[in-house]
Order: sequence, then structure tokens, then C-alpha cells
Amino acid sequence: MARRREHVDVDRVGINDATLHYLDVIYRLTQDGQPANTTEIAAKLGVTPSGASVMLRRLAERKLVQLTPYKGALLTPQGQQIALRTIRRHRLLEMFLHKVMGFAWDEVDEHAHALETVINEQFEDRMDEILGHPTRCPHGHVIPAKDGTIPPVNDVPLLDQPIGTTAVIRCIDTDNNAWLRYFSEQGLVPGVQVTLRDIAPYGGPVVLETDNGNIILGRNLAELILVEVINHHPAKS
Amino acid sequence: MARRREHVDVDRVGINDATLHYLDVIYRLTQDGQPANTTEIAAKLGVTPSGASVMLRRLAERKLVQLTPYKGALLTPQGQQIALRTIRRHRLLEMFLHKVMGFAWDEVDEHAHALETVINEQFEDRMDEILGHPTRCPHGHVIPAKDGTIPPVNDVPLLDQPIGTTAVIRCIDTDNNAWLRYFSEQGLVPGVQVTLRDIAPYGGPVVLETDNGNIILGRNLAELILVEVINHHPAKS
DNA sequence: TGTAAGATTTAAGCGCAATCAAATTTAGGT
DNA sequence: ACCTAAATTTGATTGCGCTTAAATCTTACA
Repeated sequence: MARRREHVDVDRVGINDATLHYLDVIYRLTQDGQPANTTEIAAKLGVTPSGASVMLRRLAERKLVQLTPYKGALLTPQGQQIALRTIRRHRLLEMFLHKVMGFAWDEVDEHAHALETVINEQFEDRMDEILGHPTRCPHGHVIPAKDGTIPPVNDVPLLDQPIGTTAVIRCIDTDNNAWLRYFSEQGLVPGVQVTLRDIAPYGGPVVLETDNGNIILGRNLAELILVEVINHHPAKS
Repeated sequence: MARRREHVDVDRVGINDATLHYLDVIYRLTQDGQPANTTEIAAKLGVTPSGASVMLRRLAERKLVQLTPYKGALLTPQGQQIALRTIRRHRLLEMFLHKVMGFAWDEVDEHAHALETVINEQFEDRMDEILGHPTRCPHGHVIPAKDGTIPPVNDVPLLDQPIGTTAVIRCIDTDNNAWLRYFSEQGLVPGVQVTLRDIAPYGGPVVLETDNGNIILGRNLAELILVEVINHHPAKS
């Protein structure tokens, strides 16, 4: 009989807080295809490298992580499945906290982090339904499906586009709350249309045109903006 | 300088999950003024009596519990303050889960229990505001104020009233989910008006009149109904 | 190629909340 | 007053995630 794609039972006992946070961090650090360093993982989790090293061995014994000693850690398919489920819950929570509870988009990460490991499938499904099955978190990160599938997106960095490009912001790719607050104060949030007017040389500032006038942004912030391009050579009106 | 009534900082580090659950359970078991037994506490928490015994000693060392060995445990004022804060969060969560998220009233306790120890003051305040500062949970239990004050209520057991009494249901005083589901199926929820028509002798059933006709209820269920009396001798209309 | 710096792992131990088994205290009935 | 049953505490141990300190591996560079 054909084996239908199933989602893992991440609510089963034996997978606890700490495990979920490790898998979450390792997932994010291995997005580039490279194994995650012990020290990097430890730093993200706020523990010492030796503590992380021990924990990584345990995760490897549980077949959640593929560990090459002294080289780094990757997630096994099973570990990735669980990580994606936690990330799904995190991003659904962020959306819920923002849209339903009215928290600012720079406040939601903290709350979502605390809640992501204690809610269960029923809670997850309820949020999903209330929100109308959203595909993105408030910052624009894509929400993985329950089966671990990642809906396709074609977000591209705004700064990779030629001057004159008009595009719609799809994601502000940072977890720095101060920066997020600044972005929203400038009106730079997903869904807003911008035109790239200038990129000053040698890491200089970037000028964006919006419906509310021009915005000058430092390069480090501007490169966090991911967009969907509308046209590269806007006709003069 | 006059010392204003302050609420404790229950989010401070050093008070963890387990502690909060113990204080919560002890609070409920000591509502009658009697110390809580080690075995009772252990049963409510799903641990062995020996485990509870050790934990109680630790809580006593931290001055959260007043422990008399072999006799039982009471909460200190500080322990009570923390317990009430947890209970406040639990009942606000129940209200939130029911009113905002649409969970049935027999589903909310489970979710609230998982969440009550991980949300913080900001989350608590946000729920309180969204809900319009409710004073009761969906089952009718009163929600303690942030400073540990308990709003006055004058709920009385329906079965303590004489036959013929008309009253409004204020609380269904049980945490048995199956019973709760049955109550709501019968339309017996807080706010509903009922008239006590009969109490059969020797622990027999009870007859209640509602807007939707008569309801016959087992004694054990009927005695869980707390009410506010409207009149003891209703005039025939 | 040797070596030093940095990253990583091992070793020993801690704190917490459990467990089981054994010892102890309490309370009730004759 | 005694003796037994039930409740409770103590003692020894476990699992987990963490710590610091010491040992070991890797890498880059002179």
C-alpha cells in the first residue's frame, strides 16, 4: 500500500525543550549546506561549547543529528522534520501574537520562543485556522507545512537588483529587534512597494523611494530586505 | 513612606515550572484551611509521595511552604502570592483560549496548564486587556487580581437552596472534562437561569427547570453548581 | 615541517526533580 | 497500652543539561 507523506509526532514524550531548541538552532546554522560548529551552536543557545558538545553527542545517539567529531553537525532527515515543525510553530505563533494579540513585530519573537516548545498540535492547528493558513510570519519568513514541506518562494535581495527596480518587500531578514522596530518606523514592512533609487559606493547608504517619500538606509540594514521584483525599468509616468 | 501593595515578581529567575505547579496544587488543596497531605499533593502532580516529600522540604527551605513533617503543608504568604499569580494566569488563559481561540470549555484546562508557567507579565496583561479585564474563567472560578487580591463573590451551592428557588448559574465547580462537556450539552453554563424543582431523597436525582425545559441531573453533578439567588419563592406568572 | 592558536572533546562534578526500597512516624482498633 | 496499617520520610541512585578545567585535535603560518 502506498505510503502517504506523514508528519512526525513531535508531541510525543522524549522530545523536550532543550532538544527542540538545539534542533532549531542547528537547522538555521546549516541553511547554507555547511555543518554547524559546536561553538556557534553554543553561542546561539547561551551555553558553553563543552555543554553543547555533550548534548550534540546525545542528539547524534538519538539519530536526530549527524555528527562528525571536530567537524560539525548536520540534521538527519528526522531531526530536520522536527526542527521544521518547531519553526512552523514559532512562525505561526509570531503571526498569532501580532495579528490576534496586537504585539508589535519586534516583540513577537521573544514570546514565540517561550511558547513554541509547549503548545501541541491542536493549538498549532487552531492558530493556523484562525489566521487563515498563513504562509509567512510577520517578518516575511515562510512557514513550513505540517509535513515538513517548505512552500516555494522567490524572494531576492533588493540590493542585488539594478538601480531603478521597483519591487514589493517580502521579508525583513533579521531577528534584531531594534532594527525591526526601526524598519517598521520607516514603513518598511512586507507588502510595501519600493523603488531602488541609489546605492552609494564603498558600503555607503541606500536610497529607497516609497509612497511616503524617500528613505535613506545604511547598507547593513538595506541588505536585509528581500523583495519580489515588479519591473526593472519603470516607465516614467 | 507608605508601602503600597505590590505584586510579586513571579517572572524572576529561580522560580521554575515544577515550583509553580507545586504551589498551585498546594493552594487548591488548602482552600479548606487544612494542611495538604504529601500523598494528595503527589497524586495531583503525578509523582510518587517520596518525590513530593523531598520537593516539599526544598519549598520549605525557600520559605514558600510552611511544612510540619508528617502533618502536612501550608503556603506561606509569599508562596500564596505566587500561587495566586499562577492561578490568575491559568484562568486568564482559559478565558482567552475559550473566547478568543474558540476552544471548548472542557479543552481549555489542558492547554492553560501547559502555558501558565511560560507566559510572562506582558502576555498576561495583554490577555487581560483583550478580554476586558474579566473576573471569572469560563467555568466561573474567580480570577485573582495581580496583587493577589481575590474579588469578592457570593456564590452559593444550588442544592443548599430551598425547592422553588430561582437563581443564575455562576460556576460549575469541577475540573472533570467529561462532566463539563455534559453540563454544556445540557445548557448548564454560567449566566443561565434555573429554578430548583425537586431533590429526590437518599442522594437521588435533582430536577432543574430552564428556559429549554426540565433537566434531570445526578446528585453528584448537581452539587457542583454554584449560583447567585434571584428569589426563593417565585410568584406564579 | 613544526608549532602555536583556536576549536573541540573529555573528565569530574553540580543542581534539580525524579525514582525505588527501606526505615520511621502516626493513628486506629481491641 | 499495644500492635498493625497507612502515611511519610530518608537514603541511594538516576537522567539530564549544565559548569569548569584539562586534554586533545585541527589548521594556518613561519
